[in-house]
Amino acid sequence: MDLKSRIRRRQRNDGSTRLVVDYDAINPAVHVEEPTGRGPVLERLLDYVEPVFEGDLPPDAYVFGPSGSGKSAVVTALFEQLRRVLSQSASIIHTSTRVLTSDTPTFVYVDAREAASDFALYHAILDGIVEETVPQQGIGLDSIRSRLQDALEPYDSSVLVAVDHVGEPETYGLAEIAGRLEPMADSLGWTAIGRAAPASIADDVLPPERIEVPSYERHALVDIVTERASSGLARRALQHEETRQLASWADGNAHDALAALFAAAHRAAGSGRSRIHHEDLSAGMDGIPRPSVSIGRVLALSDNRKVVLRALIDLDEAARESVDAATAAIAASDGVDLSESTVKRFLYELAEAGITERVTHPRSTGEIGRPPSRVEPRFPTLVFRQLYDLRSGV
DNA sequence: GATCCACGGGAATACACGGATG
DNA sequence: CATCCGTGTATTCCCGTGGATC
Repeated sequence: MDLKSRIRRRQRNDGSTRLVVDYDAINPAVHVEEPTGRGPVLERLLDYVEPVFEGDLPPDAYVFGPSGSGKSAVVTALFEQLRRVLSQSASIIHTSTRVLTSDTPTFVYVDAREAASDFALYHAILDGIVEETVPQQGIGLDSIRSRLQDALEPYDSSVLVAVDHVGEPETYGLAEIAGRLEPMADSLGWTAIGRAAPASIADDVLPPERIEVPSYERHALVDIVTERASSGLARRALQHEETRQLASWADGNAHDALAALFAAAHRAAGSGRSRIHHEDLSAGMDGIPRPSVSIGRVLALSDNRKVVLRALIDLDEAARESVDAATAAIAASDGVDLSESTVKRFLYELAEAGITERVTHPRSTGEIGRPPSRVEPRFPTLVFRQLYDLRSGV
């Protein structure tokens, strides 16, 4: 455990034996500075970025691997470190009109979930390059694009952009990213990160370099869970046997493992226990749909969509029996200030994106018209509820 | 005044089914 | 028997409006 976590643990521990010391430490959407068990992948990525140490850009690349395999963990850690290490060798002043010469590229990490329009994408990149703040509204797409181009103009300085979570239902795919970044400048290179295997992607949009991030081995997952539990939970909160069981259940998916751990810990804490019992773990695992939409995707949704989801998961069975009923109940909930038609549109959109699922009712004889459908969450609801409530201070 | 984008609302379309039609 | 039609819902699609920001 690093010093920061130790201090945090002491700081938050007010003397009582709190089971959950730091929710962030067991939050599947939060990544640690030093990823566990991804040595070979890190080496592979370092080989790939090697040219930057000579001041050149590597070729564009596509990093891919299944859900929960640590793609985001490893790329965020790598870009963060590169940015930190390489920027101190040349203290440069970036402005949109002038970039003082530097030997090494600038590194920018962009989450496609937060860059879902052309404007937002260019904005995110520009914001990562220049010192000054970039307006988010009031200026047109053309003007933000040309400002970015200006910033990239001096070809002696270059930028490597990581675009994470490419190809999700609500984010740009590889082709769209390529189409938008390719024409910008020679001094801009990109590394896209996504789930889809290259075989399922058209050849002409695949960048020259492909890097695979395979699923975690079971023992690696055990290490990850152990480490996260040790920095986020009270001592000996999770037995080794339970850890093994969890890792084995998660089947290589670190997101699911941590989500279940989170849910189990929260349940145990709610019952006033000082450690996670077997039944807590079982309940935690049962609460994670498989496959599960990652909690990060849910948390990245717009505020009002989260408001709707937050209300949705508190509805009783009856109210979720149809989109109509759910709409009415949600629109009438405390804290929801949206019209019924907007709530309904959101419910359909969320289902379309796979965040919830619509299950059409079995036909009941005598009923007239098209049968309604039940609304079921496909994400870790307990984790969402807790993180949402923590952040909104409920 | 310009711009982006979330809301809201309504029109168009899809689906399910029983009954009529060819 | 296969198809079409009418009725009633469910779902999708689309676009104008307005808040917030520059």
